[in-house]
Amino acid sequence: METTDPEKRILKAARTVFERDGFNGARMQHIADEAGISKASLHYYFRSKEKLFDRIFDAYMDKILPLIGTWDDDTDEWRPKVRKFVRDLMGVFRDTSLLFMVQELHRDPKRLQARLDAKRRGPNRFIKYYERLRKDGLVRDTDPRSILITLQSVCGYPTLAAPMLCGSLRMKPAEYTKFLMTYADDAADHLIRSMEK
Amino acid sequence: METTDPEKRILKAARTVFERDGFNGARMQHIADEAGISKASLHYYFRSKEKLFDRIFDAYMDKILPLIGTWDDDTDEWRPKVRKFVRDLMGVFRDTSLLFMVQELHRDPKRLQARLDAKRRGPNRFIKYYERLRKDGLVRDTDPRSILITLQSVCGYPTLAAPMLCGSLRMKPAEYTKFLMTYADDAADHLIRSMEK
DNA sequence: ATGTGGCTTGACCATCTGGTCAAACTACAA
DNA sequence: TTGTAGTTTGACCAGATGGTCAAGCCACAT
Repeated sequence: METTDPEKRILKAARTVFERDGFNGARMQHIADEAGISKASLHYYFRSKEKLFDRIFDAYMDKILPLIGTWDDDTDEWRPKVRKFVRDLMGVFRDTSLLFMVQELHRDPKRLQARLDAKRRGPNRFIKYYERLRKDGLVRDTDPRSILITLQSVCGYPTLAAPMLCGSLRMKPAEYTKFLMTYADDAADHLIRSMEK
Repeated sequence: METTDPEKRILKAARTVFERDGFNGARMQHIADEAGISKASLHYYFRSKEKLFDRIFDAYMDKILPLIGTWDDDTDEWRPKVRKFVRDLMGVFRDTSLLFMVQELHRDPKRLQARLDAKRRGPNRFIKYYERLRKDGLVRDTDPRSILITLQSVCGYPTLAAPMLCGSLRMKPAEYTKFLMTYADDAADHLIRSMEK
């Protein structure tokens, strides 16, 4: 089922290696091996490790950014929206390692700012959405910033700190991954409880 | 105010550099510079980068492990216990970067298992505690494993993903760090809400 | 057959990095 | 003063790593 297009094969291989080893731990030779080509060919397609990394990073952002649109879509009540957001966000984190993103943002926070400054202006969309709900008396009168942090925390941390949580719960990784399905529903309930009056 | 004891100076320098750059990104030369000694001297005290890292790792675990004792101490009602746990855990994460721990556990999950197998047997203490509360009819009848994950998530993620959350909240890092005080109280409230009947 | 342009690669390079070592320095005992 | 044990370091090494390049390969047009 492998693509013959070398560029796509390289990008897939790079994602695998970068997510597993992080930018500093990743080796161009390993990416080349994974893609089944020579290191020289790899440099023929992507001039440097940095450029290749940028491509992976950007693809990741393109997966996440559409999710913030959830809060602009007015066709649903807020509870299903929360459930959908949690499900979608955890889905992205299941497919793509959040760790390498957090690592890289720690290494160079400017990388994120460059993208945010271009795309997002004004207050965060969830904050705006929550304040609208609050004005309408639909949710509890509390600081939406704390809700936002909690929202991202309960979705992101479980995959980020999987090895630690496997330890705490005495689960094998496969068992843990399966349990996260159940957890996602519980987490959404938890958030809804935090927001309800 | 610097210690003259070289070993302590080295450990402090190593913590600074490892937390900032991660194991793969950290350079022995940088640690030596930070400690104000030569690289050769650094190797005189700690034979290898691995050994030095192990010392930092172990010191970190020694800070965290005592916290699980919270759930064995029966002098309080459960609500204050939760508040105390959140405050203490976030305090540790404020002083010591959680990121390098998560990174390293991802690189080599066996490192954690070695410590857990020795120290912890049987079910997690929080799980046991929650089940006792549930039997006594004091808390909601829900899966304690999800509560455990949520508990650790809302404490750990805010510092782990600080750059991302600074972006979402349009805050400067200093402002964000300050806000985490307020957040800690809110997070404890949310947890209590999700445990209450 | 011959040329052409894109693709591939083994060999190579400069640099970096963890780690070693012999020589030098220091404090203190004999 | 001399010896000794612990400490410090500049110089050095071997291996790894990102990146380059000239030469070769291959499909296809002429």
